[in-house]
Amino acid sequence: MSGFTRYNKILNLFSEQRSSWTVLEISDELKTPSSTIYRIVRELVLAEFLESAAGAYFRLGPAFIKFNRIINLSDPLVRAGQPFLKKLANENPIESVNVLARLYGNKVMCVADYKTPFFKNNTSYQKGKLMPLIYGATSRAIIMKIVGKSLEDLLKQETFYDDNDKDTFFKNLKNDNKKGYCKTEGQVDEGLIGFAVPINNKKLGIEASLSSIFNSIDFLPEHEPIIYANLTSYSLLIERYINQIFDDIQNYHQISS
Amino acid sequence: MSGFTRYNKILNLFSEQRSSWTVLEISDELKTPSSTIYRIVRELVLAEFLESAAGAYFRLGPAFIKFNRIINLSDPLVRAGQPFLKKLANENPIESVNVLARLYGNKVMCVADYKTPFFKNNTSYQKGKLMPLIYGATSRAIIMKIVGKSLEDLLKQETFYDDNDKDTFFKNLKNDNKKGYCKTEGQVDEGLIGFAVPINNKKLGIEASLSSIFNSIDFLPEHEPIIYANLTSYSLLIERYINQIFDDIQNYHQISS
DNA sequence: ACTAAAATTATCAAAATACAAGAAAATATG
DNA sequence: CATATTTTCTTGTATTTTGATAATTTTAGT
Repeated sequence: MSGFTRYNKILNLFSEQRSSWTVLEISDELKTPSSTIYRIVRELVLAEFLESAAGAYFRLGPAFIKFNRIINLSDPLVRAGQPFLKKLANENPIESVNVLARLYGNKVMCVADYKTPFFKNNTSYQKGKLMPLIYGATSRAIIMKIVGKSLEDLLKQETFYDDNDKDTFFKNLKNDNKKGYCKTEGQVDEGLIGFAVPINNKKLGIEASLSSIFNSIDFLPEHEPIIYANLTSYSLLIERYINQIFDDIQNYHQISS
Repeated sequence: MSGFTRYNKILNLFSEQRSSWTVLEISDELKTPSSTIYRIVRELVLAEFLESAAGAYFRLGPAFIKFNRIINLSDPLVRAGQPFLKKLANENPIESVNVLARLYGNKVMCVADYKTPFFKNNTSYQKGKLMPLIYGATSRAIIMKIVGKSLEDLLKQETFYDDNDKDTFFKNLKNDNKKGYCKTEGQVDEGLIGFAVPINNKKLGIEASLSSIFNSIDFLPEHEPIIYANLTSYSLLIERYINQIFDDIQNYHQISS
């Protein structure tokens, strides 16, 4: 264990399921002497990446809240997309959850969302939660724009039931790409139906998607063209807005240097 | 520069004002050779604490969004307080912003907030933003429960105009502590008036406050007892709920070990 | 308040790794 | 395609990290 890894391994132990650890537990888990862990944890506490809780436990520290805010204010995708999510929601014919998601390693992560006030169910897509790469419209709309070796690398870790399953997956992906949007039902959450379109910006290295998720019960076939039209027009707006934000940042750097 | 400092110094360059940096800029700023910065940045990118943007720039990475979510789901203060903010807001006699804040080093940070739909102004208190320690009811309600050497250490970095200013500050603090709540007007934001009560849990090391912020124009003296009663009763509820959450976590650790 | 247990910090020599500086490679730009 | 820029690689040396143990501090139970 060396470099940043030694800190990252400890931080990554803290999860939704297990949000507090003692030094001894960390030491056991990472098979590293406790004297070493004490030292590293102390450093992380000093930097507010961890903080001590009751009973010798430690939990994630407020530094993450601070940096998360900076991202919300500055990430071009979040900045460009966030303001449109509510508008998109209001133009959808039925109650919806609207999500802006992006690649995160070989997972997909929601970075902004807006749920209409009376939407019944909970979706798995929540800001910051990692979602499967190959299931759900939200994820598929992202990867359908990735091709060649990049796609291969990305899917390397994924397991398909069999070759047939894999073939179907690629055929669907190609098909969706031709249509320009993606629709899946119940792949991630039972009883929900999702529509998604890709959002890309090669210059900024953005590989993302915009999606609307509905309760299957509410959904009627005649809604589909409206949903698709909304998603498409907003994704174009967002892509254009991303460029504008990028130009702003460029100008800022030129002026200040 | 050694240990976590070497990573933290780089991460802390990324701010609301300046959210993207090139390796060369970092190298200049920290007076460290670029080959070293390249190595460190590469490590941070690998861990998703940074990510590369267009034109050799880097920005904060999605790891912060992920960890921020885990905090929202697991931090006892956030978990205990979040659900009550909207209720508190609805029971206030006028439009309000309601804030849960805590100590963060020698600053104060908002960790959860709820603004009523028609509140006009923007407050400086936003989730994740660092606020001054000695101005504003939100901050003062936190420090008024801290005494002795802890308080001294905390205030070491603060500068007062003169000794008189300092004396007044301590006298007010003592006074507020006796009353049980804190009220300030225009100390942080012009035209806003804030009320705050402390939230503490010694066992969990929680030093926080609950506050309601109003537009000065809306506020009438007869509102004050209602506001105070609401804040007090909700702070007690939250303190009790924190203990319950703590017990839940305790039980979880006992069962799983 | 006292005591035992637990948690945390300090010490230090050996081992591992980060460093600086320039060269080389990869990538972007016009 | 040529050039400029960005990024990675290489190497001996200096610095940092490590981990076993000891010392200290904190916590919890009587």
